Amino acid sequence: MLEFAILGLLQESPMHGYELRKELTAKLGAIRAAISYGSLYPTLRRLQAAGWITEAAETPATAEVVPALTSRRGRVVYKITADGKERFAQLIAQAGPETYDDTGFGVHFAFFARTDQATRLRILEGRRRKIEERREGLRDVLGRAAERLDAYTLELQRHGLDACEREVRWLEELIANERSGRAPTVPDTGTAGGRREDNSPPPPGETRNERP
Amino acid sequence: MLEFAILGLLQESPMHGYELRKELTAKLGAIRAAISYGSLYPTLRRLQAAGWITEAAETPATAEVVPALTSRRGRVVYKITADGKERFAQLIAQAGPETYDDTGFGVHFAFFARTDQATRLRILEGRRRKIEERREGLRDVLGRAAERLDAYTLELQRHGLDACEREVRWLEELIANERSGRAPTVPDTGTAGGRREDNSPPPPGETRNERP
DNA sequence: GTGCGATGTATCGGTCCGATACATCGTGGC
DNA sequence: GCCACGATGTATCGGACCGATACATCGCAC
Repeated sequence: MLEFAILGLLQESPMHGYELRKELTAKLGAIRAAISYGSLYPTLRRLQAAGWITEAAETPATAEVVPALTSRRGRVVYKITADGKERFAQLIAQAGPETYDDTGFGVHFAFFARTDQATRLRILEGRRRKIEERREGLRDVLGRAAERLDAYTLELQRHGLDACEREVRWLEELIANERSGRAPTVPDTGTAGGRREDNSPPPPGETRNERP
Repeated sequence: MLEFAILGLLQESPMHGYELRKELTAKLGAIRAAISYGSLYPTLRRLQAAGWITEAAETPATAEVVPALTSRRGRVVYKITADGKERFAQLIAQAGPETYDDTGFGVHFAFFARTDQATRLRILEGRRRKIEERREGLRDVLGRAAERLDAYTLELQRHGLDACEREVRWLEELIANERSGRAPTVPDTGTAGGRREDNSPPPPGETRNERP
């Protein structure tokens, strides 16, 4: 999961660890608190060993021209490689059952802008299926096994059931919208240079305040 | 977390691993899919090493009287010890910040029937605090950083924000109810024997269909 | 001038998951 | 009669991720 998220983020722009964590937290804030350095750094090393990312010199030209002024030391900037992009595409294409659990789905959804419509649809439907199953499980417990459980446990199940029903409706909406044709796939920034000084208006359509 | 859940469940009745997993899944179905044997068995061994649970012979008397009839073999039944109960009480009393994340809160909430009112209140308020913080974070992103993110990521944040607001309201209700005095604490079954043939009506008040 | 919060990199122990292996029991179809 | 299959049941292994911790620098406020 982390691997996927890192490759996805680095496709937008090269970053160092700290920055990566902040962006990750912003992008995934809805689904997980904040990823730990205890996972981040080892994963970065793993990705580097696999050749999917490389250490990029910290803007070496400018660093020599203006050495003292922005003399940040010790920062290690990572950028994605061609193999890394391939790997990312492959991870999207695979998108199996593990993609339907809470975290897996959230992370994949966060990168839907880089995912083709067919895969988006597949993931959304897989997720819906999974949530429907969870919903049925909760209904069963609330129906058949209710008298075996205490009031608090039941209340927890009710709240969970409510969340399931809500998410299914949300997914239905997204699926319907997806089928009706809207498809704001991002072309591709970064890798070649850029370094996020550019704030090119984040791609095309966007449709703010109109649920995608 | 697993440690806590196991000690809590074994307080209701002795169980073997498989049963434990099923009960755990039923009780925690709203918050986590199903716990893995890869965590369950090692944890059981850890708890046993610490002296908080013991292997109980599979109803040894009955097994010798009616040997062939219910000749289940290889089943290892665990029961909680006095130290284990103490440990459980201690884990409830500690109930620190780690109790306020999604899983931690869910598990503790599932055992609220065995938790004193003061601690229940403390946990509910801690959880509310945490969710409020997450909510503010999401509002910030949706407000200030919105134009940096694509439509899908924004939709994810909106959905997350909605879930936060909903949970805060839910917690408010629970807190108000808690303060107003309802307190269905479970007295204590199991440990002494019983083996779940008894279906003593699950404690007192219950108040079904009336949110606790 | 100095202390403190943000920035920044990194490791270690521990919890938990997913895949896998393997054995038994009861039941329904052939 | 038998046998396949799904439920019951115990168990391990590698890997992902977290939380605590350590340590160093930067910029600003007091």
